[in-house]
Amino acid sequence: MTVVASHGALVALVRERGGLSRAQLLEETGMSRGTLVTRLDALTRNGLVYEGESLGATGGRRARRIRFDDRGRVVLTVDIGQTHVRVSVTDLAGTELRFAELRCRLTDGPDAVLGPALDAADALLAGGGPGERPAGVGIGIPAAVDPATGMVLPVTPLPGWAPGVVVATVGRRWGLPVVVENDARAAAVGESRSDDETLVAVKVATGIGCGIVVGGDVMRGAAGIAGDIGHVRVGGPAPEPVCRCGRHGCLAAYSSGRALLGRLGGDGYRTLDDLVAGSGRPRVGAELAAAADVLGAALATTVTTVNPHRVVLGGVLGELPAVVDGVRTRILDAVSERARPVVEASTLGPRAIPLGLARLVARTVFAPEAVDRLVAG
Amino acid sequence: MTVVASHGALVALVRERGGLSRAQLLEETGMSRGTLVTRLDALTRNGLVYEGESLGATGGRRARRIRFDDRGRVVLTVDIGQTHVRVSVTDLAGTELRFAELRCRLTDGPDAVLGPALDAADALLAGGGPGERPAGVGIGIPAAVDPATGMVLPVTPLPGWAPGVVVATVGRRWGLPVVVENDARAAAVGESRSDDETLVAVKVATGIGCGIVVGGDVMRGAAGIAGDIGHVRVGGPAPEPVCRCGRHGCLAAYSSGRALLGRLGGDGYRTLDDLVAGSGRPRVGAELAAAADVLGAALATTVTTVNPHRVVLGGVLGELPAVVDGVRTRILDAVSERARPVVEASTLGPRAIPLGLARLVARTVFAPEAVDRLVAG
DNA sequence: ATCTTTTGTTCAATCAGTGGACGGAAAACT
DNA sequence: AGTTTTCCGTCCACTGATTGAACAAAAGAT
Repeated sequence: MTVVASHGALVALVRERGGLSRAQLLEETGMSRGTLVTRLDALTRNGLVYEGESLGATGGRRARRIRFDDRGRVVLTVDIGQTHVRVSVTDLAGTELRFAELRCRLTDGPDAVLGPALDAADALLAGGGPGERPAGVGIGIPAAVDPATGMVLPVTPLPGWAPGVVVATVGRRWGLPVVVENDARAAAVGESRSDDETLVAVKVATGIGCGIVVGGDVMRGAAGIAGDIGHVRVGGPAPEPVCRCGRHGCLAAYSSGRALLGRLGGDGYRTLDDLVAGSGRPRVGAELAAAADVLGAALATTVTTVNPHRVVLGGVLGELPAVVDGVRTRILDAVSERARPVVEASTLGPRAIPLGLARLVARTVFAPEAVDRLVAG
Repeated sequence: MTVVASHGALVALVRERGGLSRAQLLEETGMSRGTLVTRLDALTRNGLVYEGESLGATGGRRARRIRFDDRGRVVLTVDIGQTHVRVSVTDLAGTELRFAELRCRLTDGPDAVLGPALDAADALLAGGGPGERPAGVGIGIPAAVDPATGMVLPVTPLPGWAPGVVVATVGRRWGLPVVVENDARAAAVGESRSDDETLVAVKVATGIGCGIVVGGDVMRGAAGIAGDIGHVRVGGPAPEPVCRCGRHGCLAAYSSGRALLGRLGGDGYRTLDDLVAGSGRPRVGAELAAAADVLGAALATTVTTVNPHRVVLGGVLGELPAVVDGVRTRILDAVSERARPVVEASTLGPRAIPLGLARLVARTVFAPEAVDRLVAG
């Protein structure tokens, strides 16, 4: 018998089980009929549950399913990258409904990025039918994010992005709940398949990002940079390359797309897409293999440390079979038998971030305490 | 205003704040006087709180402090090692009151180890005054432990230790709550100084153990072996040594006490104490420095992955200044500036395990839900 | 001796929830 | 078509926890 002490807990039960009849709810929670009716009434008035379809025949009157009311519920997600912003409207499960992309540079500051992005978001929201009810906004941003306040911390390479400016700007716009999260972590949440899964999600593109999910929650660490493995010094082949961060021998200096382009630039490879297109050539293939090997060696220690069920590789380069195979081989070789995770390419690609953001927003907005506040106030 | 919805929450408040007057509790919780009196009455009857000393003068009747009743409360801790068992009676804060140690081999099986250990524990408990009230038993064991059931999983090198045998045997003996935890993890909990601290605790003795604490909780991972870094293959100096686990190049094959003894055995070093005593000699010093360097390189990735506030080094070898300095140097060199942790030797030494076990027991026994059950039943 | 503050007690009122009982609704069964 | 079965909403008396407020006692300050 599940303990259901409040409206919020009842919503959680209905959400988890995907809808139960009133009779089943009575059975399951042990509460009295009157209480259940009162509560369902309050939840229905607040648009949180509704009476769905009839259930199968059992010899008498058919039971009707009580469902979590996700009809028309959408989440607005804003995926801020280094050179572009992707704005989506998704349903509560994170499936993209409508989509827009703009090009702009993160380094131009919050006004230059957020202004056009939020205008595009407004247009996207206006494109929805009249029954659409936005539940909240999720923002992914390549910077350290303070868990408590949702503020963007002043990170080294982000001048102009003052702490809290994102929440303030976005919160003012629609008056909706706002969740801000680091992009790699949002992607990791998106890749995770259950709250019991321990997951390491690595993105290899221009740079190297990584998010770790334990028990449904993202790891943050003392300074909010848990998982940022791009700048560990690794024992890669000599000579140690100089990294963009000013230090030597960083993982990113061996294995990031930027590093690969630096080494292959003489051969006319200018963009990551060039690398992907040329990944069959011996020269590029060899560099990719070397990059995967160094990355795998570093990830082996990460894997031993957090003992994940899965390691998911994303990003244009991370998803290449050659990279996935190289990383997998290295990890499985270096890690003790019992610690071996599944190592695989992301099947979500860029959809991982909006999916993760939608989950984070839904988790916040429909958390038991939030539901209790909504029903009470 | 703290939300205090139950007896358990009230106890938690009193515990956290270290004792408040009734007037302060009324102010703090907002509950009515009658309710507070009723609840304190029930808690006093159950021996959970008591009326302590008078507080400072404020011009009228002096307030009296309501304190969590830890008078006479003790925890029995059993620290099972490879070659010995340490049994302690501690107070709730984990300070050792009485102590006994026996020599026995873990590999001789549960009967040979637990029988004498529990007899010794009985003697220790009998040595306490009549007012002593044991709250629970904490067991530390060098094996993987299932978080949910507290059972010892069938680990490779522990024949005879069937799952659940520890909980069953100990539970039968005194009818007290039993908590079982991996020894390295118990030590990590003992070393942690606050629930907000993210901590990596490494023990270097015969083998290499490691526990990671995030937000007061121990990391477990998919197979329950998060932090077990002894058997990652690391890029140490060639040729790769063969490890006891049958693989090549494991961290333990480079940096464990067993590995060092293997390399220095020809020079007459037989025990870890011999190594400690000879750590000033050039030959031993060089081996220790090399071991620390390899360990530090591996820990650098661990540190970057979990981003801890502190790395604590324990164990007879881990606490040596030469090792601490070597590991610190390597970590600080390899890790990005913002990720740098404090790296220091354990000041608790072997007391970390009983301290951590006592905390785990106290946390379980005096958890709000447990208190509610106690008061209700 | 008087004032101030803390603490204990009592009591009516409130409120959420319980446990039935009853009856209507809707479908299955005969 | 009528009967049976199951589901669902409503009503109601009752319980138990909690509140709010008033009053009194306790204990030290002034």
